[in-house]
Amino acid sequence: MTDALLARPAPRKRNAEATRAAILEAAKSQFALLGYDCAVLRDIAREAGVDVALVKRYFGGKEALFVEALRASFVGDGMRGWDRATIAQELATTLAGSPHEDEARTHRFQFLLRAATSPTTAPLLNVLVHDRFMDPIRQWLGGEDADARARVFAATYIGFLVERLVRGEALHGRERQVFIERVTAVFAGLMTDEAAGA
Amino acid sequence: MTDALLARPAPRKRNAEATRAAILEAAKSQFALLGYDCAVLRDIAREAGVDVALVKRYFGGKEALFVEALRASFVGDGMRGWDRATIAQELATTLAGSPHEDEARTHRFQFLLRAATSPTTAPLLNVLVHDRFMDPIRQWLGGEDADARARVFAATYIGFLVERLVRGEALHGRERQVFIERVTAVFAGLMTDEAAGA
DNA sequence: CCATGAAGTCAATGGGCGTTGACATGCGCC
DNA sequence: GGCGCATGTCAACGCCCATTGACTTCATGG
Repeated sequence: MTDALLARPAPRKRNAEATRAAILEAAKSQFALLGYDCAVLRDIAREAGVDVALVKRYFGGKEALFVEALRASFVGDGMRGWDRATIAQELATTLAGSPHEDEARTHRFQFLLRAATSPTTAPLLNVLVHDRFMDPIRQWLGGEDADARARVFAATYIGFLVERLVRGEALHGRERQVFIERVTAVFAGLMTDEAAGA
Repeated sequence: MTDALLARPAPRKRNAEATRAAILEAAKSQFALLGYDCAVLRDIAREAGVDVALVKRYFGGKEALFVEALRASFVGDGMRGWDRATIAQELATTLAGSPHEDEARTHRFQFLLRAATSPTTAPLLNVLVHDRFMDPIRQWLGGEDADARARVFAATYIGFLVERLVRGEALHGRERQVFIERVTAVFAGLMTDEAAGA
């Protein structure tokens, strides 16, 4: 028989840093996709091309890994480049699409959403939500009563994320168009600090 | 020794209907609180005062029980009595409060939310979301492009529910006031079928 | 009063998953 | 070159949970 049958599946280079990073990356992905409870260490390890035991060596356990992945998912590249003039429509267009496009930007927020709605992980979030989510939004919005407006803005955004998650696919035709118009209007309205004409 | 020690914990009356109902009630409660993945049949059974095996007898399994609990959680008492003139502010005021007030109404939505954000159960939702949630909103909204507007309305509403859930407590003072103003404005804007001035 | 079946109980099974510790192996330092 | 630590691999263990089937007990109709 050929030694192909005997060959191990690539003996993996010895590189602690790279391994650790690979695990973390896979964890971010799986946790965002499945949430804490449904994500499985074995799958995370496989996605990272690593043995499960290494998760313990490098992170200590599932929960510790989750916390680290959570923190790492909220590096503050947040809304730095958001342009006031166009962002409302950009967001609206993105939200009209399918959850499978735009993985990069959505990923972090989906992570947050999953974490927030699982009873296991929700307690871990309160601090982080403020520091990495609410606060940036608040600062970006600026103006009067930024706290309250940030709450409304964030809530609205989360709502649209959930809607898109449930919808599962992109909108089309006139429905898409109207959806985008309306969502744009909502965001735009929340960006100004003038009291809305209720 | 007294025979209190020998007494079984109330031999349970034989009543199929009542048992079934008790299980269903406990299921609704647990699933809403914990979500599908974290809820445990043993706990549901205990809360219902019933043996686990009966869950299988009456419902077939965990997933089937979940589906039934889901359907039962969406009795259509929905937005029947909503008054166009005041509902926006009513909703906003409720949403500014704590999730612990208004348990009755919140419960169903929490169930929906948990179900929507768990990858296990999300697929089961699409139909139901349309029939019991989107459709009523769509009909209630009426007017042009009701589909798209219903999506936006529903998404927004869900977003505020999540925000309130994460927040955990009522808002106070000026923040509360501004929050209510803004949310009212958002809802009011979504109720009209004139294209918003974006 | 007994046979029959429904309602309820109990113990066991099997699979999945996080965790663990023992073992192998490559890398750098003396 | 060879020792020793760091890195990686492997094979369990133990727990939790849904599911299952066999057993017990109650109620009803003949």
